[in-house]
Amino acid sequence: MILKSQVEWALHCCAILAGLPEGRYLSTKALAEFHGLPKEYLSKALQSLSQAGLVHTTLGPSGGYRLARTPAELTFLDIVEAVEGKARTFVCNNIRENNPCRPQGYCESSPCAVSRFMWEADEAWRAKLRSVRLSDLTEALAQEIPAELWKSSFEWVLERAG
Amino acid sequence: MILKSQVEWALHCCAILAGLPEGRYLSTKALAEFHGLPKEYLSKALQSLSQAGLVHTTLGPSGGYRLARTPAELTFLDIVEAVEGKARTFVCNNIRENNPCRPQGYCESSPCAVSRFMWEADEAWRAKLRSVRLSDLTEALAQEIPAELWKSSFEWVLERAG
DNA sequence: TTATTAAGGATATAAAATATCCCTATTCCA
DNA sequence: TGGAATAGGGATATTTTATATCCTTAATAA
Ligand code: SF4
Ligand code: SF4
Repeated sequence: MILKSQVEWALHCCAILAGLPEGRYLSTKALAEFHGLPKEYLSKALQSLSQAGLVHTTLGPSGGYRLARTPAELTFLDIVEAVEGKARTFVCNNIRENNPCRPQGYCESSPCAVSRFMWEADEAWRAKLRSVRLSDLTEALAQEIPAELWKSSFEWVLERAG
Repeated sequence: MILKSQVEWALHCCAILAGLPEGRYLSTKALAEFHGLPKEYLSKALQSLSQAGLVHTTLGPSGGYRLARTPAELTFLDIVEAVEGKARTFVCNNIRENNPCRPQGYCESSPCAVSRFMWEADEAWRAKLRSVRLSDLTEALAQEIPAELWKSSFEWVLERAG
């Protein structure tokens, strides 16, 4: 069970978009080039963000993406779920209904304890992701990335932002 | 990102094995029949449990599996990791090294903030799984499964246990 | 001796992730 | 006003993973 790489891409792209000045947009092309990613496929991840309402888009030259909310109002969970989906990571195949001792016509009313415990763990994962804001990420990155690289990256992006 | 169905199978099988009297073994065949699962493939999941040291096995007629520890000493995490592996669910592809502004020869020392936050969430998931013991599961199942079905299932298993 | 079992290697099939291609409508700009 | 650049989305191809089956071997109980 491994998250799609699009999750990482989306998080990095949002981190970049978080540094974009008000009202400006950054294209798929620029984001793909900056991260060294396949443009067409990254585009699918960005479309997921768009469909989830996390980013705004415009068309035409100088078009692209910008965040739909402030970085403090965007959580990791928003981004992860936009790309990976909201489905729980444990799916119940209801194998208990194959129990040969099960009475005819007997119908289980609710998910069994196995799924409940697994879903609690799933929820713990989501709760943690929900507690991390995009602004937390950008603050942490600003701390750990060398000031010069941080600055030149910002300039690189601004040159290409529409 | 969805857990393999073998995870559910392994949890249900362990729940059954937890009810087995001391010193007795239950075969793949019986476990597969009880849960309505493909015997050969379920066997792979049970082999994973065996390799992880969670169950003991014996060969020959009346051979099969029994728990290697008491249900109170076995956690959900033990079982999930035995089947699904211990690898983290977020893998870092180090795309930051594609940053065009990155100085030549510059080498990132440690994983960036993105992976750290994602790994914290992963750890929250594991911590929750670690906190649930197999005995918690059997207690919950004993509560929610009708007494009669619980009893007949136990008898069904005992008839086939070596 | 014979039947039965776990273990594990080899292989086949189905599903999901990854990736590319192409067409459309929109928008900017020369 | 026309051409270039953009997001969106459908179709398709490739690669990887999950699912499933088959077969051989060694151990064991009866
Ligand atoms: S997890 Fe529970 S509800 Fe889901 S299949 Fe297993 S027994 Fe049924
Ligand atoms: S998550 Fe961090 S360490 Fe991993 S690739 Fe992205 S930037 Fe690099």
